[in-house]
Amino acid sequence: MKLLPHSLSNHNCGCKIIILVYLINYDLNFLHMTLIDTVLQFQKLSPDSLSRLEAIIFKQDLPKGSSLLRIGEIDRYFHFIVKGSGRVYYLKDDLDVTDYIALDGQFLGGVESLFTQQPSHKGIELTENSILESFLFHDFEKLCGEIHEVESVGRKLSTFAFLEAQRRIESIHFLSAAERYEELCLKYPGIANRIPLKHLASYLGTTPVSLSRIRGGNQ
Amino acid sequence: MKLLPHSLSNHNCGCKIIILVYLINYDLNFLHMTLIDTVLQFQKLSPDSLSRLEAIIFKQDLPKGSSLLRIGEIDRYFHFIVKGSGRVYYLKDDLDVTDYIALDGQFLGGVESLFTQQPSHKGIELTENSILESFLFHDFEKLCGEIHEVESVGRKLSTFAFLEAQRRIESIHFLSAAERYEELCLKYPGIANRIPLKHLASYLGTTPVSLSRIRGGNQ
DNA sequence: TTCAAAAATTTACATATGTTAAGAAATGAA
DNA sequence: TTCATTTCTTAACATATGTAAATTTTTGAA
Repeated sequence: MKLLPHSLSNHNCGCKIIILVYLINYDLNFLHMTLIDTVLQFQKLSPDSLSRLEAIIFKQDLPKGSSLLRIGEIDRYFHFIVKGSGRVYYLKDDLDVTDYIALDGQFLGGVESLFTQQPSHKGIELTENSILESFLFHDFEKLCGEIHEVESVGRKLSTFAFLEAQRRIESIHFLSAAERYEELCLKYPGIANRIPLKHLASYLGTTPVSLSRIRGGNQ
Repeated sequence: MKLLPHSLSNHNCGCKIIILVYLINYDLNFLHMTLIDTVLQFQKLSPDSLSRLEAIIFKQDLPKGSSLLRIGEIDRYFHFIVKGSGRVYYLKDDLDVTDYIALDGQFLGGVESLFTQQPSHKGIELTENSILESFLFHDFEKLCGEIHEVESVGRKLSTFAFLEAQRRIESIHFLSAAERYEELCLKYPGIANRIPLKHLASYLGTTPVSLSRIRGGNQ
């Protein structure tokens, strides 16, 4: 089985490579999607709806390790990652389990808690320094009630999220850990260099030891 | 590990038991939820919205084994099971894999195909004689566009479906096959007597042999 | 009721994945 | 840079689950 490279560690011309990576990052700063960009991919919105939506969004620039939600709290904010990454985790028998990983261009929230307004048994933390666009979910729901086309976008986003969850069920269900890792690397190029292996392993439903074996090409 | 009974096969007073089961079924005919009942649990609707919604729903009484969607077709109908059961399946290396099982009171549809209007790589069949309430998804989307509170119900249903999918991910992800079987039996009492083991096994992400071991209490 | 076909169970065996532990590599703070 | 801490890898071993095949049970049509 052929797997994608997951490390730049075996370079022997470090200087050139570092410069190259810097230039790539620099360009990407201007290519990043915003929350509004993403919403507009689902549906066109009137200028009024757009400005009402923009009014509830605020930008955050937070360092790696920041907590967006602590276990036991009720989640009130929904986040969009403009740049960076985060993960949803919980404790199973005192073991840190990664439930979800979100990268640039994806939404991040404690959806069970957010939608039900019950205390969350999950926590959220940033896994890189990140730029977020966040909003109070309550503000969004209020807008949904006031503006039909916002409600419509909301329905489409929920439907899309549901389909994504369905695909993940299929993936967990019927692919081997190795195939899931390969799929993940294809879907999110570079993820293996950004998210610690232990979190990836947990997300993929396997152990660090197994994922390390998979990376090594054994098996 | 204690598991729920899954068979009435070891009775030795068949006649009385058969009569009892008959009476239970008789009563349940009046207790079954309808699609409208279910929708109203999510949100109150005006009489006008209700009648517009009722107008697109039609009832079907179909025998076990009926196909609701064939692999390769584009799904156009969404179904609600008033009484009975069905499953979504697909072929992986010529092997029949059960992707989803729906019982009384649940929705059933080829959601990927329905939402994207692409040919379905999954099929749907009834696993029992069933009473369905069905509608053209296009009719529902049209109503969503015309009536804000229907769109609102649509968003809530999608959100609920997403949360259910999330829960299933957790279940597949972090429970053993035995724990998943126990959970399934608790959530849907009687399911083990209604759906063939091979479909349950596939749904739970395991094999008939393993599930049989689990039922037997070995392991 | 009878009987053939399908489904479920059991057994034996193979294998992937988990567990534990030790060592190597990478990371981040001083 | 140095050094302690964390993370990753590797190895040895245990175990759950899959595969294949034979047997029993159930199902459903005649």
